[in-house]
Amino acid sequence: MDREFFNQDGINVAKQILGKYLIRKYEGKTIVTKIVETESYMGITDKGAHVYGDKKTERTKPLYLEGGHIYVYLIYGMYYCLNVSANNEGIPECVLIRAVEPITNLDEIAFNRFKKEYAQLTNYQKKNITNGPGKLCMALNINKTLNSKSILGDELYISDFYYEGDNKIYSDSNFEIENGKRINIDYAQEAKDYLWRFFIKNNKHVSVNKNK
DNA sequence: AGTTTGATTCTCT
DNA sequence: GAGAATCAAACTA
Repeated sequence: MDREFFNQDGINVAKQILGKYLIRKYEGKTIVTKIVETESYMGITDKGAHVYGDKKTERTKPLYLEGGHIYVYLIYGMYYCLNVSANNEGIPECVLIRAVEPITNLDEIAFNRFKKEYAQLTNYQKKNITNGPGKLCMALNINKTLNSKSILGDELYISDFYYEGDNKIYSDSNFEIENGKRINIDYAQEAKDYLWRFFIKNNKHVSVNKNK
């Protein structure tokens, strides 16, 4: 995906990165996953957003950058959440990536999550390996060192394709998008009912399978 | 300087 | 389905 793609508004970006590959490279390792669930946070008028009321603080600075910047924050003292800024500079919209599906290097993902090889995981662990915003950050070794960096770089990026050896494998868009209310923003008054969560219908790796 | 609060996950029950 | 874990940042003053 290019800069222009992320300069769209947050709802379009959230829908359009579904089915695309989220690719992480570090220490010579490469992990490919597919994005299956996202949420839009629509800037200073969105009561669910960190920047509601134009709250530009040290934490939220990356959101004010041009679309395509990484915003990583710590939640509940323990878990990281990954966002990508959307829209133009000064318009702090973003997309929270809530769940991905593992595609390659399952052993590395399994080790990051459970300190075991993939084949040794229980079915329960396999099912719950990347189906949540904190889980996928653990799985992909995502932390605050990536904060405010570009999602167009080579450490963490989103693409239409990946290489498996010499094979160039393209994402397919043969799926239906479901939407629903965003998760765990009960404090957001009327904004908690906005249908700004998007996910691939019937995908096994979506975090919450309801759409009310 | 002290208090409150989570865009969550895991472990029970 | 409920409760605990755990802390940076925001908020109160």
